[in-house]
Amino acid sequence: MVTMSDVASAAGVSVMTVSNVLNERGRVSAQTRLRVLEKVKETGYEIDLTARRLRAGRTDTVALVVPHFDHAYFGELAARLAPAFGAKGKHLVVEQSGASREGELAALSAARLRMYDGVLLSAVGLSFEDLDRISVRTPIVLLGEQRVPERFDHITMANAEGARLATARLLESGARRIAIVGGEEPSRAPSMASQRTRGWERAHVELGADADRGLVVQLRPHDAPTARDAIRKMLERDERVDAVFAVTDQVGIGVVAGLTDMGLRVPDDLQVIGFDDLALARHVAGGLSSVDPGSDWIAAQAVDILEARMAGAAFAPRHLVSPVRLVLRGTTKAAPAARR
Amino acid sequence: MVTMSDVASAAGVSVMTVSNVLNERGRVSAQTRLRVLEKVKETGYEIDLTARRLRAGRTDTVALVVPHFDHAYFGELAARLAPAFGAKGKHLVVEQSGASREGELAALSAARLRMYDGVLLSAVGLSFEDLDRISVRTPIVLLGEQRVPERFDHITMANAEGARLATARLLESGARRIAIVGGEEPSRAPSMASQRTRGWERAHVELGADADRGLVVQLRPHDAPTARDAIRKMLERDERVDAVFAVTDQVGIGVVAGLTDMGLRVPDDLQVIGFDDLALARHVAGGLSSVDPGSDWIAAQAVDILEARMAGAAFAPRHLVSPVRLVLRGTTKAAPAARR
DNA sequence: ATGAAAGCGCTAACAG
DNA sequence: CTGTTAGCGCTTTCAT
Repeated sequence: MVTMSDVASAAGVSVMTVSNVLNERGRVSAQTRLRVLEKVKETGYEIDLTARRLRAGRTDTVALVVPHFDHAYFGELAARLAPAFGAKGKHLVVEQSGASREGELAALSAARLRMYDGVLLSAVGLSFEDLDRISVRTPIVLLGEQRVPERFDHITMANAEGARLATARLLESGARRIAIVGGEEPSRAPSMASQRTRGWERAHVELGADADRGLVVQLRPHDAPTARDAIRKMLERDERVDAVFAVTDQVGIGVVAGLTDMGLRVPDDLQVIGFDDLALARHVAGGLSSVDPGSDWIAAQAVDILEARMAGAAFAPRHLVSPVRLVLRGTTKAAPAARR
Repeated sequence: MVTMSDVASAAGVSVMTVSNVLNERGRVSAQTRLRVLEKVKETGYEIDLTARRLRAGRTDTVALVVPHFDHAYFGELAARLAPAFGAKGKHLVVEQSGASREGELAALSAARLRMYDGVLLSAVGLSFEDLDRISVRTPIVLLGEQRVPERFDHITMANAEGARLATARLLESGARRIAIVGGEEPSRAPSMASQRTRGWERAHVELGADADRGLVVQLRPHDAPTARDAIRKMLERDERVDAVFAVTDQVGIGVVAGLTDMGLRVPDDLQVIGFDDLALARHVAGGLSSVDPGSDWIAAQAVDILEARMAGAAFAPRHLVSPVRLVLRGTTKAAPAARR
């Protein structure tokens, strides 16, 4: 392997000069610079990032830690983040925590963290107390719905608001019994599911409708096959359900499949709205109506904050909530004339 | 920050003893071991992986380099790989190359490679010559369809065979004009698209049908929106098309959406088969028929090979082709009685 | 403008 | 069983 000192001797200079040339830290004559660069090319030298990291404490790499590699939402988020970090000279890598407390703690261990200049963590398994116990100097931006200690930067979606928007739309379009598939008792610790259930409930209250707890269909895991199965059981129990708010698009896709299995038509027999506005949503089920959680905004903010922290900026921890927006497609009916 | 020597002095031993305890390299009395571990816990010490890497040349981390973070196929592959590597004490991270030659070269630069004990690279932009120029000692397993130098371990899918299977099935079920959406002139350098087009062609030849080149619909990029648009244009040009082989499930989903846009029914008016057998395939479009590319097998082989290489095993480079299998669902018609 | 010395935190190799 | 020495490849600091 060719090291810096190989290049140095080839160029007849000291390693320091090579280092200075490569890091563009001025103080090098144009002539020397050229000679060094030439030798770099000649020898095929490439810097050892590990060594630099050890000495300079910098890796120019940031990590995004997601619950599962195969969650489309995070794939899309990562795809948005990568070029944004790239533009700032940072390299993005994605890790998987397995959605477990242990996995997330491991990702946040000092050992792992030290490999990165900054970390974006989508925490789902960690409690407030777990997070509070963490003390590292690697900048971390937390993503997700749970309650986090004040001192962390944190970006979340307007979960309840998105769910409220979707549910209100269904009620306004005439739906009376709206199942929430993937919902959860709102009393529990804040989670994606519980917050969206809260929004579902709130819409009912605001519009003077009855939010029947019997319409909350819990899901474990939150995936399409489980949802497909669950909606069938729900309808066998209560055939008056006339709309579904699915807590994610994945779930929504499963719901539509389940309804189709039963010979039901969407949106004529039942309307469906999902959440996440995945790229695929517009191409399935005649266009899955969904809540756009503002992923572009989230990615932009995350990069901004992390960049600033990595540059050493000191500012009060940011706690941001992304703007959400309802995107209506084929799985919902046209609004009734009386709507406005 | 607490280092190994902090722990050492706290425990009244040398750093070497601490190192030995942590690496379980025997030769430490149970008593000392306990004292050291106690101090480790007390101080909250965590090893600096960078330093270990620099000295020991090992990171216990492997990278999977994919074209794009938001390709569902790779998300699913990564999800399969992560636990398999985890079981062997390796940690998986995913990087994105941007599907470009430059991006892939950067991923394969010695600098990057040295951060990992091994690399799985899904190469799509690199030429044979590019690959041939690469010389590093980090074990690499190449994934994908292009031609690679003999000396690399390489796993590919039976692309042509999968396409042949799918196309033959369509022909047997009565289809006469089968468009291949996302196809490509088979004369070009081997690529996913060209190999699958070859299989499409072969099926026609074998069954005495005419593979009309006018039915090859090129796509750039290979995504659902593009496919949705392309199939519409194709049908406006040639309304006799009665089936579609989509080179990927993503494309297949776009095709189904496009057909639905035109008021056509699947599979009654046109049948559709995709490729990849994504987890979502069974839940969309009444069940998207697809070619299962043997991802489980691919993941298992990839882990095996890379593990062995990382352990220093010397064996002839492996060149493997995964077994494929047709999975028929709702977007294809039942086979005609006369089939066998 | 350039270089020498020191050391980041760890572990291989050996000595005791 | 434990410790000493040396050094991985780089950058910080300070001297020239």
